Amino acid sequence: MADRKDVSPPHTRLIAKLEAIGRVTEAEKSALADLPYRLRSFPENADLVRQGDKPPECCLIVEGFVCRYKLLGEGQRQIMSFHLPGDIPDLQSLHLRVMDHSLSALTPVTAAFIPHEALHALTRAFPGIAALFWRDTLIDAAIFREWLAGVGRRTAKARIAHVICEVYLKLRAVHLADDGGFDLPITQVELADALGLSPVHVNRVLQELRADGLIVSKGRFVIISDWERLRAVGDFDASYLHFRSEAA
Amino acid sequence: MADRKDVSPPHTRLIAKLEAIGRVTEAEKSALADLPYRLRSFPENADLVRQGDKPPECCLIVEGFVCRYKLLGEGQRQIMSFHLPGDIPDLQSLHLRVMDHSLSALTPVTAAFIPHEALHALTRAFPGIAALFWRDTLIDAAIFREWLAGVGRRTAKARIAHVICEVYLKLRAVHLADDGGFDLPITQVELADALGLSPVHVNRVLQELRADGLIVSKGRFVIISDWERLRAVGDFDASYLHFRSEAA
DNA sequence: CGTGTTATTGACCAACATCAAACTTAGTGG
DNA sequence: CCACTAAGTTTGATGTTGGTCAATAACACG
Repeated sequence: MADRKDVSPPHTRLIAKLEAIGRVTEAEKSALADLPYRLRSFPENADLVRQGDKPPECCLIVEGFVCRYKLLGEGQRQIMSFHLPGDIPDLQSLHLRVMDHSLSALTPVTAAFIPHEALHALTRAFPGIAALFWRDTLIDAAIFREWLAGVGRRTAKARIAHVICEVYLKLRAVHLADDGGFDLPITQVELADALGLSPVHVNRVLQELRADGLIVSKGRFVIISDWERLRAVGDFDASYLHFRSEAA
Repeated sequence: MADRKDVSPPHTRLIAKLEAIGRVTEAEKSALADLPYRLRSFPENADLVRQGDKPPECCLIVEGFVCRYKLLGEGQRQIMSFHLPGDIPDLQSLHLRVMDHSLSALTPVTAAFIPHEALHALTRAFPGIAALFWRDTLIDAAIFREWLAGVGRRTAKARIAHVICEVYLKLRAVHLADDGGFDLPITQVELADALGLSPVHVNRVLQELRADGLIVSKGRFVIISDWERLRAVGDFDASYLHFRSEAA
């Protein structure tokens, strides 16, 4: 788990993430490394950015888990995505001034805040990076679509299996998981808010998945014991993640 | 309705749409007008682009209604958005080579297919247009998020009211609707597939909305008789559409 | 006038929600 | 090292929204 302190600079995971979705030249890498930033820490449950804000900067997650959510009229919450180190979940604020949702820390989080001007200058100087950033936001959109399909049409069991597959692959892409299992710091309540279910039902379905021998989980630590079957149950096909290897 | 043939050139509604979400200079307008294209017609229900395709061009809808959908494992369909004249629903294919969903004609459709090279050249020459295009895909993503929230957490009644509000505003933005009502060429089956409901239930809820005096509908023609209450029932707040007037 | 699509109805059912309580677990401070 | 606490998980009983199935009615179109 994370007992070893992560001392790598903010941009290393960003580069790993960008390399998972496209090609990055050496010149681009050093430009990314030169980006100015301001580090900030957030305790669990704090908002990094809030619906209605007009942020002058984007946040690059350096450590910890973040979720994107919306509060609805009846006081309910819908979580719309999970983000991990290397992600810039509010990259969209470069072109959409007002946030239409909030970002919240699922664990203690360290984030590097990068001024919009710096990012605009970077994209102007490196069209390749602009294209990659655009591509990244397009992949986010593809993930929203997949979640929409899940919440709209898949059973509770499929939805849960599906999201486990997805997070696992995203973690692998930034070298935060391997076949030995991984740390999934998402409570059942949060899973419920992400999947449009009640926490009670999430709990029951999780037990089914364990009973079926698809996953083993102990606290926040999860092992996928039967990838193929989990994938089948979740109706999971990774192509919507548009990883370089699969998308080509 | 559409008994009057629409003779305006393909780019006029595109410009109207872009102006709804941002500013467009005269130079940019004429560059948009100069874009090469190839017109194609599709009958109701035909796919314009299909999941798995690697299209070399983007399609600008000139006339008719289009939906974006995915087929899931169990043979179910999830519709993920509706598109109307002026939209380029597969703009994302500029940076995501493989389509992860399909586009289908809800009515007979005319679309202008514009080669990727031409669009890339345009965005290179006019960074303002590149930004607008990016912004447009970001707004699409915002709409996916809103739908996700709806399907995840809102009641059937709220979802239906919500989508009627949304389509109405989008139609108004391209001057295809006014307070006198509008043509909504979406069957109840399609609504059901968009909202994650069964057609039977959509029918019943629609009747409730009519009984409550929120809408009047006769065939495909819809009149919103009480915007304020419809909006309240649908928990609708237009800010996620990021129209220029509201987003500022 | 048929004929196919879409809308509507009714009877019945299942997946998942809600409520409320108990149980675990991981921290925290004495 | 052991209470003590708060967060998260698990369980059981019961309720409801919305699904399924199947038949009928309205249209729209040639």
